[in-house]
Amino acid sequence: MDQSSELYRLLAQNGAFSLGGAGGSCGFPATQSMSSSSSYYPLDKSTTAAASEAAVPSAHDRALTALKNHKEAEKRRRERINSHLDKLRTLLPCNSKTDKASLLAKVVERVKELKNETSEIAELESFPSETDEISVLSGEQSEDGRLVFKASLCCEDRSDLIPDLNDILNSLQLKTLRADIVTVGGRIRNVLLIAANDHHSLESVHFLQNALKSLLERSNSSLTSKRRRLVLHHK
Amino acid sequence: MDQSSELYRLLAQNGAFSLGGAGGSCGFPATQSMSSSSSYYPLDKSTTAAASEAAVPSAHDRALTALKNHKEAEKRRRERINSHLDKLRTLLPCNSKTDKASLLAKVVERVKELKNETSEIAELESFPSETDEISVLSGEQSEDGRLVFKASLCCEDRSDLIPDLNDILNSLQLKTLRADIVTVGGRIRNVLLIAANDHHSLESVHFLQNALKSLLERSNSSLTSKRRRLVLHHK
DNA sequence: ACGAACACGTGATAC
DNA sequence: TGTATCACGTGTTCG
Repeated sequence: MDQSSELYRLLAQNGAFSLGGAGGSCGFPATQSMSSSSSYYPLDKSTTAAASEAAVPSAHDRALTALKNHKEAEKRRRERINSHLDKLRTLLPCNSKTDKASLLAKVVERVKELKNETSEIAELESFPSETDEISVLSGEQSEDGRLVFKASLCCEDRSDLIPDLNDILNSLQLKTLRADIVTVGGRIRNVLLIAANDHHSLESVHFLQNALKSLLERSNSSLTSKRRRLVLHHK
Repeated sequence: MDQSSELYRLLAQNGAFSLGGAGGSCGFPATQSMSSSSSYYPLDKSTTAAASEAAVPSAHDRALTALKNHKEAEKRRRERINSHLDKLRTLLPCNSKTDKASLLAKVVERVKELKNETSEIAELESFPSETDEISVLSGEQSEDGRLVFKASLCCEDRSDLIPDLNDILNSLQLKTLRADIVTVGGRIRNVLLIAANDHHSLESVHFLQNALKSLLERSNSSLTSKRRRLVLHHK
C-alpha cells in the first residue's frame, strides 16, 4: 500500500522512468517522503542508489524492480489487446480512428451474423442425402416480432419442383427470406428460411409440412414438364 | 497538471469518493497541501466546503466537478467496452473467465472466417445465370504459404459434370477446399475454392481455365450417362 | 471551455 | 513466491 507510493517517489528521484513530469512537479509533492520512508523500513541500507556491487538486494531494490516489472508487464498487456483491436479495425468496414467501444459494437454484430450463417454453411457443405427427407423446424427466434422458421426438403430433383414449392408457399402466404438450393447427381435439397406474418399460427407449420409431403410423393411420378423460370422472393 | 493533484487531495479530505484507502493513507501524503494550493489559487474563497448558497462557483469547485465528471465518464466508457466484451464472451466458445486478450484473439479469428464466408454467401444467394460463364480468380490471399484461388463455372446442368470436374482437378493435382454447388431449373453453378501445392505456378491456373472451357463445350453435347456418386475432397 | 477518448501507473487479486 | 489479469483514477489530447 504505502510501500509502492514510497517507491514511486524513489523512482521519480532516480529519474529512471518518465512519469509525465519529473520529480516533485508531477503532482506528488515529495515533501517529507524520506523521513516517512525510514519509518516504513527500519532495516534501510541503500536509499542512495549504490548497494555495494550487486550484493544482497535491499527490500527497497526488490520492490523497486518488482514495480518496474509490473509496469512493463502492464504495458505489454495493453499493447497486446490494442494490437488485436487494430487487427479488427482492418478487418471491419471502419477506418483506424473508430472508437474502441464502437469498434467492439460492430464486432459483436459481425459475430452475431456469423453465428447465424455458420449453421447454414454447415448444411450447405454436406450434399443432399440419398433418402427423401422433410423437416420443418418451428422457429425458436422470433426476430422483428414475426415468426421465422426453417424448412428443409431433400428428394429426387425435377425441373418443376421449385415452382411447385413456390406455389405452396404463396398459397400459405409464407414469405421466403432465404433459399439455399443444392443439387448434385439428380438429388436436390432445399433449405428455406421462411417468415410468417401476423395472422399465422402454428397450424400453418403443419399445413406446410403436409404440403411438402404431398409434393415429395408427387415428385416420384415423373412428369417432366417444360422448364419454368424460378421466381422466389429474395431478401 | 498540479491542479488536479491538488483537487485529489481536496477530495480525499472531503471523503466524497472512495479511492482505495481514505485520506492520507492512500499513498498521497496530504502534508502541506493546503498551503501550496493557496499559492496556486490566489482568488481562493471557499476551501471550506460551503460557498454561500450556490453562488459563483470558485475555481476549486469548478475543477472539482470537472474531475468528478471526468472520473465518472471514464467509468462509463470502461463499462461500455467491457459490456461489449462480455457479449462477445457469450457469443464465442469460451467461458466467462477468458482473458481480454485471448478473447479478442478468438474474435479476430472468427471475423476472419466470416470475411471468407460472407463473400461466398453472397454468391450463393444469387441463382445461376442464364449465360455460360467461367471465372478463375487467381488468389490474392496466400494463406498458410500455399496459393489459394477461386474458380467458378456456370452452365447447363448434367449428371456427369461434377465427376468430370473432379477428374480435371485431380489430374492437375489441385485440392478442393470448398465446393458450393447451386442448381435450379437445369442450370448449375459451381464455385470452387481451390488450393495449389508448392510446385504450382500461375500456369496451372491457365491450365484449369482451358480445361473448364472444354468441359463447358462438352456439356452442350448431351450424353446423359448413368449417374455417379460425387466424390470431392472436403475440408 | 468542455466532453470524449486514449495511455499510463498503480493497487488489488488469483493462481 | 513471482506472475498473470483486472479496475481504477489520472494526465493529456482532440474536436
